[in-house]
Amino acid sequence: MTATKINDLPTVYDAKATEEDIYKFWEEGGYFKANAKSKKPAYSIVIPPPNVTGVLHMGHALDETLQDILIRYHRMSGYETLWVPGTDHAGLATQNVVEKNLAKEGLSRYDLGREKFIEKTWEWTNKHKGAILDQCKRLGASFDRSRERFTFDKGCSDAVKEVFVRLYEKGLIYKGKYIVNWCPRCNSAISDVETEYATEQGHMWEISYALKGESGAIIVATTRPETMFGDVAIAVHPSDHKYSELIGKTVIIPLSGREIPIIADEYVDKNFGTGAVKITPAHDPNDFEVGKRHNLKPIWVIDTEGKMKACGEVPQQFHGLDRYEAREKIVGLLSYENFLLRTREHEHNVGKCQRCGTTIEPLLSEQWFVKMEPLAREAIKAVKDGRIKFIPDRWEKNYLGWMENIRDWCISRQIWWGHQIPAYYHKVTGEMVVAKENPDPENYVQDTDCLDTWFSSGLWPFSTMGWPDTDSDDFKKFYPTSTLVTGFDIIFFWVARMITMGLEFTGKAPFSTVFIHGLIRDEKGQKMSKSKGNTIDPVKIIDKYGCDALRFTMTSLCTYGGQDIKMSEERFEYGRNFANKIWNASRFVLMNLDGVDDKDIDFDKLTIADKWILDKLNKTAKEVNENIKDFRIGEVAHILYDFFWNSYCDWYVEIAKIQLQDGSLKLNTQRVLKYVLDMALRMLHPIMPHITERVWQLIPKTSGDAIIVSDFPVYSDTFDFPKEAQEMELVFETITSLRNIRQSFNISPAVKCDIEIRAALKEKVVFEAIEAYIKRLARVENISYADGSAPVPPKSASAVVSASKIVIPLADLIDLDAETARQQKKLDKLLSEKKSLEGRINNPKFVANAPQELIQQTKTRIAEIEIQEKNITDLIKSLNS
RNA sequence: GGGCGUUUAGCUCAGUUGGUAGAGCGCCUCCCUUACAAGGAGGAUGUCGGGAGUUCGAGCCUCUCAACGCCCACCA
Repeated sequence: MTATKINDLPTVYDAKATEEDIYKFWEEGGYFKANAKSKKPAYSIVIPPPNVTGVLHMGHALDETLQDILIRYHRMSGYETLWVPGTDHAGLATQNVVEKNLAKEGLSRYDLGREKFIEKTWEWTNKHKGAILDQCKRLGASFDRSRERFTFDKGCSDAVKEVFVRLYEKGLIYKGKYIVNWCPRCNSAISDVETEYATEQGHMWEISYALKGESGAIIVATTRPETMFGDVAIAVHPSDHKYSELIGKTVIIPLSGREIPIIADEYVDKNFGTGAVKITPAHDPNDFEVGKRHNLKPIWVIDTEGKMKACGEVPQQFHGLDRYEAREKIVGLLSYENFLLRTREHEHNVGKCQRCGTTIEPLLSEQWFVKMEPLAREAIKAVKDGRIKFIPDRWEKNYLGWMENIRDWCISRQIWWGHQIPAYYHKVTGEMVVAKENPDPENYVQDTDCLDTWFSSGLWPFSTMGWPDTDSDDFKKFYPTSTLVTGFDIIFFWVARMITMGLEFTGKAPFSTVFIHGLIRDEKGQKMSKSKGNTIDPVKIIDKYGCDALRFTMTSLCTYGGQDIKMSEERFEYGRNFANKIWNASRFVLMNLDGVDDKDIDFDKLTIADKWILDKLNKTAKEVNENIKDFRIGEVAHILYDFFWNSYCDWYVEIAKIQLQDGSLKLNTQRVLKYVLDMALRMLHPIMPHITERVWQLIPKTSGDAIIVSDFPVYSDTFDFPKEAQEMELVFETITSLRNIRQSFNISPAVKCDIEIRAALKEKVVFEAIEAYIKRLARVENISYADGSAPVPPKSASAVVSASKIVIPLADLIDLDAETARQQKKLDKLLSEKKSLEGRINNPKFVANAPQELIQQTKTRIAEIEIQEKNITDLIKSLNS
């Protein structure tokens, strides 16, 4: 970094002018590169690969920031860290984008043909692949770009084929005809988790099916009359007395004339609708099951585009009509011909395609599935036995609930962009071979379907590490990964699949912790989406407020419970103001470091204020480490904000101004100022990387070449000064009281006044020790003391002001009795806790049965209490002496 | 139908084993005190959703009611 004159630094932190240079400095310095041969313990994260079609949004910004914080923290804490970046080929999403572009030229993918289309899509992909990761650089992401991966690159493709073939050979992948969720717009099957349900106001039509050969009819309630031509039976409940005589009889489908039986099946709810259900196995999952039980052959009446089929069962006038248009016409005709008995308003849930919102058509078709139950067993165990931990743990229940009721995963998609299914069919015999490569391209053709995008992302933690080559350096060093950071919205899509696949193919859980954070919402709590126009562009925020401001604000809003975050632009002022505070406090310290050396702090020369700030810093380091390890990242932000602003800036720096003027204290004060700044910056670095690096480079005589690889501060008992820390709190209380009194008497801050403290003379000594601080920080010229035997008036208004002299009863400055009482109470509480802990530890039953860890904890706590006990006792003594 | 979450200061929200309620913003008063007005000093503000219980003591634990939100299931 270039040397900079401290006095030339701007008084307002200029994020824009800083961040790019700093990022370049890290990148060129190779600080992000992981070394697989390192002897240090490994800490690794794989990025949830954003879609190549994606544009960076607030959700990414949060997710990437949290990962970067963990990576940077561990990098500074002695780990060999690897953060793998990459993108997802996003099958359908990408295909849709490219198709849209083609449509502008008046072309469809069918005009190009499969091969050309894929070529085009690769072209598009290669052009856009880096974009979103480049945007992540603006976030300060310290990922190892040399290891960037793509879910459709050679390595991932090889892994996909390997996994598919192995699962097939194990009987865990099968092909079959089942009802799937079909999106008529995407023209593809989608999986259960890709189907979202929305409540819609619809109708329930009651239709009369006439009995064959006798008078009478059975009345059936349906929401989907257009499927009636696919009916293969009418079902009633076996114990339904209304219909018991009709079971086994035949009815005639209105408008079509086809004959179908009345059957009995437990599936029917006697109390819903009319108690009689039409059975359409080709277009309803429940009906499909009923049909199977009764050996009824399904009849397709709606095609893959959602149009009525031109088949014998469907009356000609409906052929080719869209399903909704057909519904309307059929209802009209039923009504006209008196088959329609009743129409009711009916609210029901309708499945929608997660990607395009089109209403799903349940369709019987031939698809590939993964048999999940055997895979889920281990995935459940891994979470139950603690190999994988969810943070917050309530997501564990959510995950287990889903896993325990797992259904087979439909993995085939009728699209072109994606991993083509490695199954090959003999051109003549149709014989199928599942293999990594085509056994004989002359005679075999590959299955035309592609795999669900999540199939390849499910392998991400190990496909990025070189698997199936389990001997690769990265795999050996960095797999399994450490933490997975993501939003709860993709637990089923992605997290669950990674866990099952990871366990099945590597025998290990792909990560030990799943850190789930909330979703970013707009200020009204609504989901951000482009169509609603309520998005906030993180890049714009970075331009305006700075990356560190964005990161700090977001981080501070993360709660341990992982609540969703309501976001509005003004909130980033919080982080920006803090960055500015860091900048200016640093500037002040740097400007006052002339003549400082690289020696350690001289403990013999520490003032009470020095000891207080060092004690506070030390405690802060302890809390920060604990909270990061517990994933209480928001708490870390708050602790650091409070320490830096309220302790370091508001009190210590102000006190240092006094000490710097004292020749005998100057050098050591400089050392303390420098040391505390240095350590504070290090602790802030994971959250606010740029500004901390920038300032750190300006600190004279620091060892090490960059804060990014400096050691993260840890607690050390050599910096414990509990007595001084307590006493200093009295100083603050005194000064605050004085300021309060001054203001209540309208004494201008410009006026320095004298004060006379009336108190018992024995307390004089307490104040004499801190006179310098009081004089400066409460703007006092002289302090004198008078005996407290003078009448003690009531609080606050009791100070007497005359000729800029304030006479104040001590009780107004600081209530020593109350302080004593407070400390006594604290002490009592500690003692009672100690008593109960000792009772526990002295109980032989407890010692025999409790886990070793708990016993150790109890002992440690008792020791802790004893130390505090001593401190408080000392303090009470000094208060009363 | 099942599960989860939320309800605390005007607003947005923290509050880790129960021990005298906190932050940021906003508001009021004063201040350009030579790091910072994106700042400094001082101040006001809450029967912690309602009710009941356990406890010496409950924002926190138990029960119950209410409102809002989310997830899963999917009765045609």
